[in-house]
Amino acid sequence: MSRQEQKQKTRQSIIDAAFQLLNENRTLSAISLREVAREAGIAPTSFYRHFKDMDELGLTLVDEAGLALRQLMRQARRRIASGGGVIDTSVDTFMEFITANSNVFRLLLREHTGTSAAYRLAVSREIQHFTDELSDYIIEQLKIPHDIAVLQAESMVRLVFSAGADALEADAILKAAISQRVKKQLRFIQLGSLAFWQKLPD
Amino acid sequence: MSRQEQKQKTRQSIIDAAFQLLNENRTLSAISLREVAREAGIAPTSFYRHFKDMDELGLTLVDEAGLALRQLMRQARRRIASGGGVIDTSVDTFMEFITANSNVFRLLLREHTGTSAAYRLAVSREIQHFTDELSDYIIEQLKIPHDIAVLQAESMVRLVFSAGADALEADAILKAAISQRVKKQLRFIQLGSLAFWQKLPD
DNA sequence: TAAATTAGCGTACAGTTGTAAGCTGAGTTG
DNA sequence: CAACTCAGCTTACAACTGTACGCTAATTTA
Repeated sequence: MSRQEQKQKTRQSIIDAAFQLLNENRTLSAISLREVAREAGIAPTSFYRHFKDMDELGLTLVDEAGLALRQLMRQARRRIASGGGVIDTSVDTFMEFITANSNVFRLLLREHTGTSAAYRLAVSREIQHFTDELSDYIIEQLKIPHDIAVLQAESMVRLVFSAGADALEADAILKAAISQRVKKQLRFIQLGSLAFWQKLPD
Repeated sequence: MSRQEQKQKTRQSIIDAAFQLLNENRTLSAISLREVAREAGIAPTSFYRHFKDMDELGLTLVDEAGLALRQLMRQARRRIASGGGVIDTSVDTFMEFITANSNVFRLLLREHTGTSAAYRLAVSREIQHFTDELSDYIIEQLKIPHDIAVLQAESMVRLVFSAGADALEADAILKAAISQRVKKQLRFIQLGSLAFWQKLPD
């Protein structure tokens, strides 16, 4: 195995170790360099060959999580294009995501309100992407004026993320109930923004 | 000063110290017993005369925060009763609250998605109170059926808390913008649930 | 007033932390 | 093949952690 390959592999095992530790009830700021090293099977000081800091590792994890989110969006769009209601499909896709990648979503959720301003900003940026894409979609599909669409998209994303937080630790049955509830709530918003627009035509 | 009075006073200064430390960017789980003791001006071991644990202190703080939230609700109701739009008044009151008691709201926000299941549950319970009271109000004032009112209330609270998170670190100008935005979004929901109900009359 | 209670303190200890310093051995390069 | 690079290791240290133990002094109780 080449030197670079080996290094890349170790780096990945550090990242995996960190996600593993996040799986139990921990924050990024609450896991220590030594723990990560232990979990990754390397000496504590070897950590520095890959990351300057725990902070640098943390930002890497947030980036990876953001990547996963964007893949999620792409998947949702694909599914919608091939038939199915927008709201139903989006919520189902989202719920599947947080079930299959619970530690990724947990990371985003925790660090969104977490201790480090840098992490908070990074997560906010990822969520903003999400909102932007949704509002583009709404403008295009529903022909709703830009400013209203933006408000609609933002509130929808907020609701879905908030519901996702509740769903994160729930079993399948509770998750289904949460899905159903949030779908209805999203319809309120859709109906409402439509009514708002029609009452005040531009 | 009586012994009990003195003890109560020290206990309060421990609580104050903890809130003080939360003011900087810390989680409950990230502040140490010794730090709290230092900030409170007592010896580390004296802490145990008042709390079994840092966990016990943490739950106390969450309880205090919940108390403050309930006072907030009462204040909002009073203001609404004495005239003013429900949505405008509620949002304004909420924003004033998180401005004046930013560390209290920060605590709730962080521990809601935080590390400790006990804290998460405690915060969720407080938010549930909030939602329940709002849905009672909606049922009573707007004559909307119970199940729809519950969904409406839940989504409104979620939106307001989520907007509050963004407002927490914002300056006055940004805060005003966030307020205005969330007010419009709440109107979407109100209009939408009304439309939903009228489309499907019971 | 004598005895009992107890809030707060000082000392102590074992465990964990981040990271500095320097070594080794294997892959890379000329 | 010889020189170089560098991922990972071991050792070391000072800082900090939670908490056990026992003392003191002041209030409370009998």
